[in-house]
Amino acid sequence: MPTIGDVARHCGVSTRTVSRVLNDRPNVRPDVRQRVLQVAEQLGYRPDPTARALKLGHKHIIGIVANAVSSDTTLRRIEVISKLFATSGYAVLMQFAESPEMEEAAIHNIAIRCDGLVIFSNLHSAHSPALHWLETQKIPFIIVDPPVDLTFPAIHIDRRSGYREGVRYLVQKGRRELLLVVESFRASERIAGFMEGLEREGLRFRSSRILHTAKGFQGGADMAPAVLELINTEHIDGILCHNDKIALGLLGALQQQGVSIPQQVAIIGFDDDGFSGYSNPPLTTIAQTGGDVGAFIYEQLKNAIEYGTAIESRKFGTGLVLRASA
Amino acid sequence: MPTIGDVARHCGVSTRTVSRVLNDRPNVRPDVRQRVLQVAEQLGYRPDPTARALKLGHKHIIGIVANAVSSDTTLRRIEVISKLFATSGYAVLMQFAESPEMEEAAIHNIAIRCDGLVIFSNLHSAHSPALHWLETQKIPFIIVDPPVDLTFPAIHIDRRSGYREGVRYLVQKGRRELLLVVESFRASERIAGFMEGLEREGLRFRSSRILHTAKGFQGGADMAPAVLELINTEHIDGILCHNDKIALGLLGALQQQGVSIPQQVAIIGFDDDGFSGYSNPPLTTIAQTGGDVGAFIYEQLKNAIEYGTAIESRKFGTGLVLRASA
DNA sequence: TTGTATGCGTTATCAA
DNA sequence: TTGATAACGCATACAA
Repeated sequence: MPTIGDVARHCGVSTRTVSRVLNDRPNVRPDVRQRVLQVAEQLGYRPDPTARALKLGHKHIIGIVANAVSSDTTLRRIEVISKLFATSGYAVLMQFAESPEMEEAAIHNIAIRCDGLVIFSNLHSAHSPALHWLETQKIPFIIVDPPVDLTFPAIHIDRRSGYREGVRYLVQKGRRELLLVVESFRASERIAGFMEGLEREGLRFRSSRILHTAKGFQGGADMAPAVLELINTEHIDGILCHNDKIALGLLGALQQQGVSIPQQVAIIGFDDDGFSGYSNPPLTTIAQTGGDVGAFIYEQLKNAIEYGTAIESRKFGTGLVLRASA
Repeated sequence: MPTIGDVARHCGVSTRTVSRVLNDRPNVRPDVRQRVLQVAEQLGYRPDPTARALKLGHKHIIGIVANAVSSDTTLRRIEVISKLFATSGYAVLMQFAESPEMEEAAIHNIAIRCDGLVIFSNLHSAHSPALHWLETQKIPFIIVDPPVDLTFPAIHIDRRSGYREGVRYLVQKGRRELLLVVESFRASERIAGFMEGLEREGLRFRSSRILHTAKGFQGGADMAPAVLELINTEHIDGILCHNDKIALGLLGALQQQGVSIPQQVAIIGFDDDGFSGYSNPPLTTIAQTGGDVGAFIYEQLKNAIEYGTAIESRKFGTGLVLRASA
């Protein structure tokens, strides 16, 4: 790898002059500028970003810390953020963390190598040492969809209103015996929305109407026997699921048991996964609304880094995507 | 951010001594070591990776360049690779490229900031300037699933044998009128496998038996009318699809037209997406076999970086995952 | 056992 | 218009 010194030597000028040319500074004779450019090109010279970063203090790198098994949504958001920042010359430095401890470590590890970070946090109590440290270091950061409410700059997804609306829609459709099927993690907002919805519709809540399931398609499928039991005993006619994977797993398993969807039981998912519009029947689902999360992050973080503006939190809404399953 | 000099000053020792302590070097009095450690801790000192990299010449960063709209598979592989490298203290620097030109630029941009590269390339003619440059710079790199055969170190997925086997399976099941539905990009291997399969089974190939479709679920769904036409005129009874998304889209649309799957027509996808086991009917599909691609990349690249070993290419196989759709 | 001084590849101050 | 030189934060050859 040739250095700026090599270019200078080949040109018979000083490194200072080469630096001026390469950074488009004035006060260089046109012919010299020309020659430097040509030699640099011919030598295949590329300024060393490491040395630049050391000198300049900024690295043109965005850090991303993401949690254990990332959802498709998270992965997609990372892709979007990465592409957006690429348009401004930033690369993205990424680390996945399998546990809260690793997440704290990853934040430190990534933070010192970048100008600002995006944190897809899974488990954080309201007070996190690493996050606090970031703040004292004045390193701009934003947290995406944290499971708990934080005072740090964050993006929140208002699941509660989505589930509330889901209940309302089902009731509107004449369903009265509603069931909520949730995973253990990130269930509280869903439950709150479910209960709020019930209350607003004047329906009584019973604890038997919340079922806890394992993750993913199989988690949903495994729930079928218990759900079937409730269909028979309590005449369940509407189900809200933790997400579309749970919903699809449950949907298929229920159908195999002879339950007709949506005639006998209506099913609603969450996330609007790619497959959801193409299942049989297509899945009615609750989806994030209010614009692109990635674009918001890009704007906020970029401005914070380049102009020192404060990062503002934002709550994104959710709403029903109507299809055939409910 | 405190520097090594700050720590030294606070301890009343030289930076050299601090450096020795921090890098676990011998020849430091235990009490001094103790004190340095304590002061460093208390000051919240963290060695600057940028300065370290500049001095040491290696950055402990793996670069990843990925193509335009990345598939779920690609995103997952990135996640796996990232986690694996994290266990060895490497972070991952990522850039997505929307076009071949951007890909070439991204390779340069990322390469100078990392110790080794993983390239999820979409479009590369057998000769790429950027790849060639990497080789002359002796920067270790590996290409994942390139659309064309390359002489560079690469991971290949043997789709051809998968589609060949798919044909064989369908014929075994008594199907004789086979159809291949492919996207325009990355179709050639699939077509080759399809034709090889036909030939081996002694079936005649007709060009009308290859349909070109748009991407994704909707691309598959949009194909239904054309497929239906062929079912009526040529009595198609088995379909191989470009991937599971195409398959699911087509499956649903066909069912809506009254076609029964698999009784009337068998359908096979590719990729074994998460949803494939839970569609109605569950999708028979062709999946990558032969171990984890991410783990292989990790081993090869890590050894290349740390021990200078040569990266070897590898071809991963594909095989049928039998479910109900065929 | 400890410290001084140098250099990694840049950028930028100051003097010429 | 140009160039010698310092500095960014760290690791290390060499000296003490």
